[in-house]
Amino acid sequence: MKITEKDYYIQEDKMYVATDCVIFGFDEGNLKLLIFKRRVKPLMGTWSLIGSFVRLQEDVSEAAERVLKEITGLENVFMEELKTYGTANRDPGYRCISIAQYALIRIGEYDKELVERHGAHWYDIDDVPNLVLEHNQMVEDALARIRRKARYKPIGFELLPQKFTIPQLQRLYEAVYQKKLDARNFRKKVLSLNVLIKLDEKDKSTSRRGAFLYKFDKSKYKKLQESGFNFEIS
Amino acid sequence: MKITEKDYYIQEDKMYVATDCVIFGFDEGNLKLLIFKRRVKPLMGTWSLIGSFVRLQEDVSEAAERVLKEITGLENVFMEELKTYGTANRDPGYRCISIAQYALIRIGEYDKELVERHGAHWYDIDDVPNLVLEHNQMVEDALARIRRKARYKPIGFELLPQKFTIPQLQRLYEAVYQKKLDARNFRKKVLSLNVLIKLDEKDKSTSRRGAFLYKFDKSKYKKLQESGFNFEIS
DNA sequence: TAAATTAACGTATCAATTACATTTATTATA
DNA sequence: TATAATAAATGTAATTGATACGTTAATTTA
Repeated sequence: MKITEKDYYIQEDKMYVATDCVIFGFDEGNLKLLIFKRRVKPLMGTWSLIGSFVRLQEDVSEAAERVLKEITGLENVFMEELKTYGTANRDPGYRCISIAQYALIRIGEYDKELVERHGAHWYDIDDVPNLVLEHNQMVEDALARIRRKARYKPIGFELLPQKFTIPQLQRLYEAVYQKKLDARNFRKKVLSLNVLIKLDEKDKSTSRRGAFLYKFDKSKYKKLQESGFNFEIS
Repeated sequence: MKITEKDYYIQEDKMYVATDCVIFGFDEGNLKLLIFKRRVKPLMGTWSLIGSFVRLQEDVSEAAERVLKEITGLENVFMEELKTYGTANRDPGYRCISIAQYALIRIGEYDKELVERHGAHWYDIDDVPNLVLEHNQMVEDALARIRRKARYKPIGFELLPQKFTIPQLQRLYEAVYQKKLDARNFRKKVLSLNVLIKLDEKDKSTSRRGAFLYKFDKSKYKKLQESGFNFEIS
């Protein structure tokens, strides 16, 4: 028998463990967040990060992957633990801690039909409505995390399509850091990392001239990740 | 009535939440770890990080602070969440996730009598015995974390006594990074951060000449933390 | 007063970051 | 078919920060 959220019946003397996922996408120069309506009482129907209780027989990370797949159809996306929200009184009615995760997904690849069916929506990161419990704080914390992380890991690659242009990558970094970057220095820095492969194709959607598409070299990228490089940009 | 660990009786259909703390100290040039003997079944008596179940009515962070105080007598020490260890089968017999923390303490300040009474011991970080469950992994992960963190936060200050010398601080960084550093460049870099206050006292325990003691400027330090500086050392 | 010991200091070289302006490829339209 | 419009692509000089390296200074003990 498949267990669904509705099968949980809340006992006051139990500790519940949930996971909530801050799902980031990037589209048209803007960083976006996917949210849906809370499926459990109390506060059912309020805007909420995409989350679920962790079942007794599954790993915490599996719970996060399960719910991400359920809502977006996506598997094997970049997802990492953010931190635990564990104050005693955070969820009214029963004791529940939440282990927040954040995911970076390619916004072109999710299952639109599924997302719609679950009433989930993408919001510009600057227009996120009030969320249930401390979920807005989770979003803040996740943003701070990716800002820091972008300094030593090339986060861009999880959020962009497989083929992308350097100006596109720059706009992503500009969205993350909320500031304009110098195109010449940005290009120089990115290329100096030596993880991009220039393709013989151009993307002409944003200019007459067109910008060359790049993909990135997964094996070099992995090595770079392990060695912990420095990608500070001003 | 005070609840103790013994009062928990384990039910198979419950989710348990524990917290385990990787407690680092620094003494005589060596990074050290505090561990004790596990107090719950199964595997009671095995070497273990210092931890406890999280009680229904307390925050996760409070549980960590409670157990740290119980064993060392210390309060208000630097403690931060490491990450959650949440696989379904990690603890034999029942479902329990653990939210690991790490703490940096001044090794001169803990309550020796208390530590002894609880059968806790300091081990050199290179001589840590086999620990219960995946606790050795937690130690590895915590070490990796402080190594990374030391690049943008001056972790030294949590581990050294209030008054310390620059060579002492250097030995701490050498212990964390497991490599020799250049004394001139280290001093230059540390002083350039502008968070040290030179005192009119010397520590003569390690040389005839004696080294000047420093304390550090808490308000400048705080500002520095917020701005997220760069403290890479080669 | 000589010997021993660690602390303290400065500089020149190299590498990385920053600031900044022009030309190029292409398409649409006059 | 020539021209206008647009974003992409490129280079260099100046500045800043990181690295490598050897000598002198302060103090205690013998």
